[in-house]
Amino acid sequence: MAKRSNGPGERISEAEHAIMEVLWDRNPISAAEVCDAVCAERDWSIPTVKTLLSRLVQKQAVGTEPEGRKFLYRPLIARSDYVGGESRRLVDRLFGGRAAPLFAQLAESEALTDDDLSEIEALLREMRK
Amino acid sequence: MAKRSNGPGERISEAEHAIMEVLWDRNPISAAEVCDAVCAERDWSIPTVKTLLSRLVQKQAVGTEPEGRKFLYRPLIARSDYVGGESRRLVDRLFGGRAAPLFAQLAESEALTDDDLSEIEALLREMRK
DNA sequence: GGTGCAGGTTTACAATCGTAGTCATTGCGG
DNA sequence: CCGCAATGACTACGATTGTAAACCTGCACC
Repeated sequence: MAKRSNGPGERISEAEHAIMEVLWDRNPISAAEVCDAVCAERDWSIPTVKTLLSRLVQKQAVGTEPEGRKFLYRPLIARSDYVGGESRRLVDRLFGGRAAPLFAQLAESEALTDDDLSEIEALLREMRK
Repeated sequence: MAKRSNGPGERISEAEHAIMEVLWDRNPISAAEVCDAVCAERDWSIPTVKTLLSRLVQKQAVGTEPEGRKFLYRPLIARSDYVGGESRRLVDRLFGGRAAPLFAQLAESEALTDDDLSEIEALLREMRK
């Protein structure tokens, strides 16, 4: 199984992910609007955004619909799917698939705020019910 | 800031990470021994391992010491540093730096075993003390 | 009705990555 | 003492990524 030929398809790179975030936030939108949202922050030019968008379309992570003579883009994969997949990949790769060590790691590196702790406690209580 | 010129240096790729895991497990060891540990699983040849090792040396993630006429390799960065950095990167990139949503995500995608839950509960109690 | 702009498509190109072959050296076995 | 096997160094090469220019086309405005 060399190639995960599931629907969504191939992996989304980091730059592509930045585009996805914009689309998850608001869609469907045009390439220019995507650029408005990221070009400042990432210091990209329109051509760059267009390239990334076409690659995402190729990877079937983004769909297009014609609007007048241009395209509007919208995500074809849910953010939660992507985020879930990436999280799982990390946990698999670094923690042998166990989430507890990840948690311990975050705790140790002081990446957990008090708010985080409270929220997680709440979630735990919820799940235990 | 094109290049993060911190001590350890540039990023470690996924293939390189597999090598690091071997070295973290046992070190210092020779290239051949590294291959013994990963070549089967990843279906690599010795040249591949040697290439990855030299790249890691270049990146200053691995150090060498001569042993007779060959080299022994040992990691120069701690596994916990690497793992911590990668975890942080993921949390920053996907969850706005907050750990709680990551946790929620793992919970939702059922990546949490009962054991995980218990361990995390224990950790939480520990931290709250 | 020409011309420029908006927007998509194609091409480019350097860096990194995955994977591996070739070359040169050198110490060991015979 | 000499050839061989092990080993590090160098080279290779296609794929992906980041970043962007060049180009084509059609609509809108002068």
